[in-house]
Amino acid sequence: MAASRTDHTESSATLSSWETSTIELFTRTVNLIGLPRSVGEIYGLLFCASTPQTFDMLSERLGISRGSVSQGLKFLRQLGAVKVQYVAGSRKDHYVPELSIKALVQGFVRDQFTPHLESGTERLDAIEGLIESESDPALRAHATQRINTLRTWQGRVQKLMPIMMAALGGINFLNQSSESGDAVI
Amino acid sequence: MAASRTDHTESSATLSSWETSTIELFTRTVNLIGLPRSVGEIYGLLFCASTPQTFDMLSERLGISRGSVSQGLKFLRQLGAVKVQYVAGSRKDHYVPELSIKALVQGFVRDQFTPHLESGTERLDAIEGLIESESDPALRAHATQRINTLRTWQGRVQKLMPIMMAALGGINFLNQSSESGDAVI
DNA sequence: CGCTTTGTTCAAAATAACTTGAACAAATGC
DNA sequence: GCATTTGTTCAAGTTATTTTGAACAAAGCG
Repeated sequence: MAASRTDHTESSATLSSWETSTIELFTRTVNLIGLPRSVGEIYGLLFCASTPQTFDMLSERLGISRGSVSQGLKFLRQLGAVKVQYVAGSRKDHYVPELSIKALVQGFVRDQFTPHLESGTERLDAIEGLIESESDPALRAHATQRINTLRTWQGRVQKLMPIMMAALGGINFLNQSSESGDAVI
Repeated sequence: MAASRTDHTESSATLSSWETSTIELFTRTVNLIGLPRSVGEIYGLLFCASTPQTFDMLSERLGISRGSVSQGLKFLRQLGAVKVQYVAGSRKDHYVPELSIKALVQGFVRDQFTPHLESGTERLDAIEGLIESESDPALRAHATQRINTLRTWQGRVQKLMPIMMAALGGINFLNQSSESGDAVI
């Protein structure tokens, strides 16, 4: 059970100091965008790890419950932020991080923003209907004006998304990489 | 006290149906980006109103405490999302909404994101220092690689900001407007 | 099959965030 | 100056979110 192989550190129960600090950087960042701490911890640990990590490793090394790991991984998989890597000779799932920031942002936007943007269209139509029942013509005109402003905003934001993606990924036909780091876009 | 002037609706104590729905749209949106409901309500009401609103009107019409209004307005002013409009013959401050989405996003990014991006640089330097104490050369190389990835990400996001602003505002020299709605960029 | 390993679900507990309201400060008018 | 109006602050209460852990499924192995 304990002390498998040569026990060459990492993937054992402890976190090195740079891992701890990096994980904290991730928890801060995900908190900034409204995600729970545990999601940042899980992604952060996978990001630091040099080998795929199992469910148990995540729970033990981070010191968080199996429930949190399950929910966090579910969310991250859904986003496309972690992938399952099947490892020979092991029944357990092994997880690796997605390292392309473009993919990460894209997944986040797709899951967390786009649905709201789309439902917004219907909501604006509904509001426009409500404006009819305003009796004062001047106020009705004002209200219509405001709803048009909202439509303009919505259009702007929608046009923004592809531009953001393009800027994040470089031109990125066929995923040829460039730049430093792990050479991942 | 009650029934001043002709009481021509609006700015009295009640909210019309389109205002209620629009305010709800704002509360959902601000919640999405991690801001408290009350901030959405306040901005939403100002957005709907056809005249500048006072502190008291906000508290009364929205049915929220004076404390919330004070804190919410403080936040929105800081962001540049609301402006104080001095009204002749009144000691009270009157508030009007900023209608330029570019200004709104810019304020939000400036206050909520840029500080974190900047502190990130220092944090990455600190982590790079911690990596030195890793004894295994292979793991040290891996860690360095990962921090480089983070630096790349940070650079990408920083380059993104001006692009976003340009896309939101059109080219926008001298603030000439175009498009529909209240013709505000 | 029955047993073990692996992972999920969900209600309750713990934590974090927001709102309230009363006490406080600042500014105006008399 | 003093009373009134206007707005802020902050500790305590409320609400919302996150985490936990035990009960539950699912799948592989013998």
